[in-house]
Amino acid sequence: MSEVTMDKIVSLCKRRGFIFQSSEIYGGLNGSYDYGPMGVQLKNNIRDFWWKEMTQMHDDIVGLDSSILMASKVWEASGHVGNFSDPMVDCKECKSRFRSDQIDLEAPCPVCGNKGTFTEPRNFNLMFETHIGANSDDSSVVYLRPETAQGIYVNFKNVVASSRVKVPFGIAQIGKSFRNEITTKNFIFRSCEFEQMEMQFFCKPGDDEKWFPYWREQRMAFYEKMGIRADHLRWHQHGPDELAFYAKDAYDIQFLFPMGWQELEGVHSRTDYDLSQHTKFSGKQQDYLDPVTHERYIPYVVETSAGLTRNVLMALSDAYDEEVLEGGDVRNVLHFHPKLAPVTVAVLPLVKKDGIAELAKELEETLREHYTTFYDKGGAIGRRYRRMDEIGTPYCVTVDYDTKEDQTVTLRFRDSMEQVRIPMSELVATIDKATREYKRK
RNA sequence: GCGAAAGUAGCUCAGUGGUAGAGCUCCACCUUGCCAAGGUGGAUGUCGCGGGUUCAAGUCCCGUCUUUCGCUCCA
Repeated sequence: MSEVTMDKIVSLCKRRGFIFQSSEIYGGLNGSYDYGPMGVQLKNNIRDFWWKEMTQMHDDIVGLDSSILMASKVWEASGHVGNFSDPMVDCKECKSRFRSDQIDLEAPCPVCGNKGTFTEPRNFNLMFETHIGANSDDSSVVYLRPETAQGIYVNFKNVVASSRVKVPFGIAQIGKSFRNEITTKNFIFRSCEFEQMEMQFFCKPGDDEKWFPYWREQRMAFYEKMGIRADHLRWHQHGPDELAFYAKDAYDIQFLFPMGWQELEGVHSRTDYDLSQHTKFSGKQQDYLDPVTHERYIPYVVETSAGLTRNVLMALSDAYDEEVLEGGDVRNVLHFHPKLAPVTVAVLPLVKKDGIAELAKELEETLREHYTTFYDKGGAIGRRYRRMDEIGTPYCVTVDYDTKEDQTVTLRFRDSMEQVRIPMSELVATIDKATREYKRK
């Protein structure tokens, strides 16, 4: 396999309708991207897979969808207003920028050596700010949420009161977050607007020692179920200097992206920091009364926080392949797990004449009920297979003259390019079985 | 935010002051009985955007936006 570069992925994403630069006809907007027909389907498939794994497959996790705009006090309580608003100074001489709390303002500039060239410290808020109401006075300032987690914490009491859940339990949420990043780079890896898939697991203080490793294991298993190659995944434990102020312990799942190992998901032990902060700032006790033991405590939290948009980039990077076939042909193929592929089944008439195309179209329409399908009658059959390979379609069904006689079709597999002849009536069962047993080569 | 390079058709790129180009892709028809690039015909551009110099700008100058690489940043 040849080297997978970000350029190749960006190019394929644009060519095949996965991801476009935002506002492209106006010259683009830095750090913003649009998901095209293939991209949105891939993203939704990953999202749905995560949601099913977390909520449907865990009876101790419930869902939530909180609003993007929240009371500004939430961000004071969470520490985002303080920590995201780092005062910065610029060197007027060499234009370098520093955090004012990390530099001696009386000393010479460490970059150019000039003295007395710093500007006054200025605030750079990493949260996007907007206003509610027509007049933009200070009292109406609101922020676009920089993480989805706080929406979960502030609803902790609501969920406990309304859902008959008992600690330990988790709340899962998928949604957009916004960060006014100084630098955006590496395609969709770091963007100003991104989607998170978060689960906050509430447990009794002390029990976090048990749940923290449990969720680490669960989360890594998730990526294996997604068909991601194990040697492209690894753990990174935060050292003492890397730990956030609220964290007791933190591990990241890293993926080997084209630009190197980078964080994909964080599994963090957050203690009772967040609920305590909200107790303090709201004046309302964010505690839990155990209905059996009558103990009252503020639960500890184990958080799993994954980037959905990073998952999309991972899925593309992991799947991308340029395969050299016998004879020197190069086949571009995306080896998505079948349950993530934007198109699951393509139906192709071998030829257009003699009613073959119509028969194929009919079959495609019956398959729609089960899968996302695609019908393509244009060009040579081999070319159509290659087009499907390039968007990662795992199964192609070809209709030919024999189909008219005996109701059999050819089922072609993306990864092996092997074909089997089966009755049309067994298509769904055969495809479902292949999906269940799918293993990434 | 700093420094450097780049931006021409959907993609990859050629075009160094004088009529906007190629290959691939795409569309139609033909061919094709299972793995791309066979035939015929066709479509596609305010040369990123704005200003300037010039008789004339894709080409030179300035600004701006975007992308890439390196810094910086990354709760």
